[in-house]
Amino acid sequence: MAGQPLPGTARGERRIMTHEYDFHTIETRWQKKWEKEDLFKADPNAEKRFYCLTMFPYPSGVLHMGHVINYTLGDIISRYYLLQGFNLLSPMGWDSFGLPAENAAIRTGTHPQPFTEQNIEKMTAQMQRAGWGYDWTREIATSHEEYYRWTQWLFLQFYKQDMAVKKTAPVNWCTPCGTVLANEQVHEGKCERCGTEVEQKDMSQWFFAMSRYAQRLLDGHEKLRGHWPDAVLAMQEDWIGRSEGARVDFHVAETGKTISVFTTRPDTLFGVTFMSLAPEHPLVEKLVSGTEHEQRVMPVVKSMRRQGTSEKDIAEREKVGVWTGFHVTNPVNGEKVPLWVANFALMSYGTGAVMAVPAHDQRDFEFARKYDLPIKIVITPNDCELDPTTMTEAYVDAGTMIQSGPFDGRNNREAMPDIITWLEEQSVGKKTINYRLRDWLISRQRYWGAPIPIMYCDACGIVPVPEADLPVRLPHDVHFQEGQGNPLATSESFMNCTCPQCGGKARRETDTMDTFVDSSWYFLRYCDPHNMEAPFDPTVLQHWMPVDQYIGGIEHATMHLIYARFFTMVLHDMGLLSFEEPFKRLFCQGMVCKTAYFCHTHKWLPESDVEGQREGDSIKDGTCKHCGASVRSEMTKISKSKYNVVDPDKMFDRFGADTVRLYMVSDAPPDKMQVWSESGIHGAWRLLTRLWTLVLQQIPSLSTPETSIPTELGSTDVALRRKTHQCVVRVTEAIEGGFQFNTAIARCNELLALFRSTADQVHPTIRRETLEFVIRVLAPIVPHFAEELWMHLGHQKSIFRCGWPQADMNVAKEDEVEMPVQINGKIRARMQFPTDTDQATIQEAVLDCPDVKKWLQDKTIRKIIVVPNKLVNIAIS
RNA sequence: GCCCGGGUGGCGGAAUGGCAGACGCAACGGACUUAAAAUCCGUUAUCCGUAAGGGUGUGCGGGUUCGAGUCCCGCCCCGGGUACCA
Repeated sequence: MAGQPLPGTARGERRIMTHEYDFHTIETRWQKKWEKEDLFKADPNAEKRFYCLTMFPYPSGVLHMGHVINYTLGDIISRYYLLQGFNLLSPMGWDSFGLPAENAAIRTGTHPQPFTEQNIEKMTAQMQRAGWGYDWTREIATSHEEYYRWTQWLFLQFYKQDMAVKKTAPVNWCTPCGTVLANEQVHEGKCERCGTEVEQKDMSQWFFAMSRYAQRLLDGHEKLRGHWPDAVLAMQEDWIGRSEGARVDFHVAETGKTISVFTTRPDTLFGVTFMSLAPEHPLVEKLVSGTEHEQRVMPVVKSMRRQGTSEKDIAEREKVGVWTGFHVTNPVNGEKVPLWVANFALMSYGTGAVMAVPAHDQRDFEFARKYDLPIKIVITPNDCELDPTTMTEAYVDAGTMIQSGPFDGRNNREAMPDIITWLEEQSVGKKTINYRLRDWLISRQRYWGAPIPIMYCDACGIVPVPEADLPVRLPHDVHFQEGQGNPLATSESFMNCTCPQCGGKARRETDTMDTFVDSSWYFLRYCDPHNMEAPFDPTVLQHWMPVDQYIGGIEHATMHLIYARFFTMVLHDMGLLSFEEPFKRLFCQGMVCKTAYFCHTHKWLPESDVEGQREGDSIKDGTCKHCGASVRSEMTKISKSKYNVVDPDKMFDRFGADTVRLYMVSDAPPDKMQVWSESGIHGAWRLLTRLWTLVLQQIPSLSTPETSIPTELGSTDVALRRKTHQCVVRVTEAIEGGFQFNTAIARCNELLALFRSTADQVHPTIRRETLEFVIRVLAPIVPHFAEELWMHLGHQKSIFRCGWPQADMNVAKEDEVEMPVQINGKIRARMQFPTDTDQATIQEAVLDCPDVKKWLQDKTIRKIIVVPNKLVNIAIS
């Protein structure tokens, strides 16, 4: 059987067959045909609908392998439901605001708009050639006026509901650049662009009051459980971070000022030996300024405030503190304890103040030992005595309360509710549920985002832009230069405006919105993308929403997926939506990773700049091409910034879209992390070319289409049919269940192997059935290939209009099973039994088998375990 | 640090608590070819053994069970997220 050379190999151009697998012609032809037939055009009136959504990309200009896996999975699901007779909504669009375009603008002086449009154009072409089917009439881009006008409108609705509020929050500030830095732009406390030490600066900014929805978001998990990955729900639960405890009011001993703390351990209140405030706590400066302590305290506090704002930074840096010179009075026992400022106290969590109980909290214990602060034991274990001078770690388990006033002698866990009641009776505290989830800071001091539609009038204060005046357009008379801060502030035409309330002079808000706001409602706009009167028509949404299947990367587990859920809930509460959860089912693909290289001097390097011995898909112990220093290699998510991207275009050129699509799902389960390697693609190519050749060779000797299968069949016929129907069952399960395409394809390979070895003894109707079933189950994965062969097999209609093949479970059933016989867990024999033979019959036959008897001589049988259709285990002594 | 994943042959991986390594890649041997590529057939966890056969083996250390890659406890390593990358 003549096959085809691997494309791109030495003489790959040689033409061997008349009907060669010319993927280029085939793929172009079918893509045109699908477009002409409107295969992916969503019908808003049809009954049985399916909304398949994949996360829209940021238009970087080039698709990367993460997109390829994401959109291939989406396309497989889309086409599968199309085959199942559903009316499909499969849209695509662009998350086109964001930092990279702005950075490019600052670097090159070009405006982000044309830059973004060009990128969209390039990526659209790449998507089309991949064969992904979308309803392009619904395409949206978040940076287009027609879209961001409604993002602004939605902001105004939030504002009206008091869900958009202004608060002060610290940002990473770089003085020379005159700009706010993202956490990822800060490396080791320094600005990645100019190397200057980054400062924390307080800024007045806009927030969405998301913390009010903490409990609702948590409650929503009940609906999602079973349909979303458990890992995502677990991460969101931790992110929301509900904890039950009490608010307790302390007072500054010297001034009487109240400082409240939140604690989950009110049972340890009698053991408080000091209190800590967050460095950003407004009280710190108020207390010490003008006192003898100011000189000593403020420099330390300022240095704390200079440190990074990211949670990772805070958690990992050394815990340090300084005494303010003041004390607080413990309301439960009147004790005066010192008030400190500590860098582990977070302004954004609880009240920004924490009580410290070193005896019963590990972090407090370490801090107390470091600064020689007292340790007071108030819970004692029942089996030993604790000694504050010698103990080496905090005692955090349950025990009996001591030195705790009215609670002495009680078990601390059991006493907890009574302690809280007692605090409430004394009016010094209150039962409280605290959440880690913070309000959503949406202000960005950047140009390339949706302007926040707010004005500031000297007379009227904060004034929302009237809805009729939307959109607030991004101006073009701006300067993109380093050291300019937000380019929006350089536009005179933008900044100066008239107050709609008093007609006086006003200034515009120059902050734009976080791009997560844009992506929190895009799935709604897809349903009604051309609506000029509203962001969407609720009756149209009624038809399509919620999304039936959402597919995207696991890296969005918390942020995007929580923001989108929150947004949907708020819109629901405003009466704009009838549902609270936007995504019924979620699938998260693993990240595509590849080795990246880092040189201390030259930062991230492309592989071509690394010299050294190639080992598999990476370079071991390489050196930098520019300076010869040894480079650090890291297996990490592919990203442009780390120069470890793979360009899918080259692969489409060489192998065609179908081979690439097949390869993407044929080797590994898509929810696991994937290490990028091209070495396996040969297998996908071979499956297609071999199947191609096989089908074309078989066609002349097959029955005509629709010929019924004879009732009398030989054993080879039966065996092939059985395998064929099993294959359909497996592929169906793979798609409906866990996206396990790799095992589905393995079953196709097995089926084809059996076909090859037995075809010449098999009836022409069975051969046709097998080949047609294989092509039809592979169609969602390799659509162009399947269409072409389907046509060759004598069918006129598109394969995607012919439905999903139906497996006959009676045909698929095995009638005999081989069962291993174990003796003490080791396999000593194998026996054949008809399927579903009962235990007694199996046991009798096994004990009668000579291979088994051999091992049982002179031994006592302790137990016989018979698992029908599986195995037999005999325990002997 | 915290939360979530993962660790199985040379490689990607398969396995409702029930035969570890399906399927594929790579490698090796053979067929075809003047030759190479492609294609086809076969071998391929590892150790002992000529063989028949037997032992060991799913990151490490314990445990539960007739039976553990799978469940439980304690570690190690790798990846993701950690609120201004998207």
